[in-house]
Amino acid sequence: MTVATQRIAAHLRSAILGGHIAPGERVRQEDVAQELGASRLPVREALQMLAAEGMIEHEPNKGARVPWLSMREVDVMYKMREQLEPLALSESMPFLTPGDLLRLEEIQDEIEAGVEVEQFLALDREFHLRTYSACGIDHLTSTVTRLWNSTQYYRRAFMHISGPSRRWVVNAEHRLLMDALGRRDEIDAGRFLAGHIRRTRIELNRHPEVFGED
Amino acid sequence: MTVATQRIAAHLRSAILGGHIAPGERVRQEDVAQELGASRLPVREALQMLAAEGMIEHEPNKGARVPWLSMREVDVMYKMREQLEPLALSESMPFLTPGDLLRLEEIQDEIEAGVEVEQFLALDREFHLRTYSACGIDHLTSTVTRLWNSTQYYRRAFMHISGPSRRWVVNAEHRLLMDALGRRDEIDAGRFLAGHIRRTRIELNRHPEVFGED
DNA sequence: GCACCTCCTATTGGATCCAATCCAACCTAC
DNA sequence: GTAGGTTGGATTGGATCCAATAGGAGGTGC
Repeated sequence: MTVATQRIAAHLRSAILGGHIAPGERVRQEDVAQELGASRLPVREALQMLAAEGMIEHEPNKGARVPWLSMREVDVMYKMREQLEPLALSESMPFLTPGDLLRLEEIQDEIEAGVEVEQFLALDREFHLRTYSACGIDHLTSTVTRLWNSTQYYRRAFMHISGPSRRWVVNAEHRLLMDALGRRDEIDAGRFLAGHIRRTRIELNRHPEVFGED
Repeated sequence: MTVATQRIAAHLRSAILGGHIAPGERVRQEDVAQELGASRLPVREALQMLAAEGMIEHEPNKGARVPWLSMREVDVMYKMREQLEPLALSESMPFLTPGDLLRLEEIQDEIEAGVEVEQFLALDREFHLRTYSACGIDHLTSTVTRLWNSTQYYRRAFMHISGPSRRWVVNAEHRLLMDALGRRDEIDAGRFLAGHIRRTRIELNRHPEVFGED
């Protein structure tokens, strides 16, 4: 199965991450199959994968749709990130190469050059996930990636309503983190990262309108 | 898809958890289909789900097999549990009913009555997962469940080689945890739980033979 | 006019069939 | 005797077909 299935799953993932499929929206097998020039079978398998990843939910005989998340759900998912990402970072840090750090620098430079929301989301995501990727533990990186994937929609909504000061804070925190990484200071890096996530979570809680809960 | 697929996925999960399919062992679609009286199609979808859960791995054109985990992988997965389960407990605690606590008591009584390894594994698993189930956050409970599922084989091997003193320690720690839960003492409960997991992890690291790494 | 029931269509779920790939055994050439 | 190529069986991957279910449109009775 895998070759076509993986391709389709990747396509659907990026369509959801890119906001082309919004929460609540239904995903019909036939549509996806035609769009990608495949039969419904590998589409069904891809949907099964995404369901296991939490990116879509599947009701018997009613099909697949992107799930809505409540504010509490997202809040707890940020708490999970706050617990897991410092661990991922400390497991990854010993294996980060100077080349990796250089790449982080490039990404951050690009962010600070001033980009639109959509590209900011992609770059911010790449920045963080890249710092974890060297850890080599699949269960860990995939769990963290899942948390990023499932909350992307709400992160986007948040970026759209928050002003430029939000960006400045993020940039400063990224620089602090990179500095600690360069010094190989595991303690500082973990502290900055946890604080970065925690502050974002608290900020999010001030905006229930992101979740349609005002 | 869902009705048959879920049934088959559940069957495969319990077969792996029960040790009837060991790491490295191949899972052929046809065999499973015949055993459960279904066609290969829902089996393929179930395998796709389990692959996304990390319980099997899938190589294109070569089929599915239960993956081996290295000692480091399991070590990091225990570190993940150490971070996540106290969170799950604190999110769940406000919603735990007296009936839930009573059920925990029953499970622990049964464990202490003296059970075989296989039943101990099942009861221990139910004990802990039940303390989290009230939190109502799917992403959290399913992540924790995944970590338990994927490490079950190694937990079994460990229980087989460790003596009865190991059981006494676990029992004492469970009682401490239950006591804290009864007092609604979130701090103590989290502390006991984290320590429980951490000590188990350290103990595991003393037995590389569990992973075929001596 | 409103509620309920029936039928019809759109969509998903499952089975069978055929093609592509892999792996191992065997055969040939040197 | 060994290395390398070749062929055949086993298994997975993909497409098409048919069955089952959901949900809405339309009709009928009161």
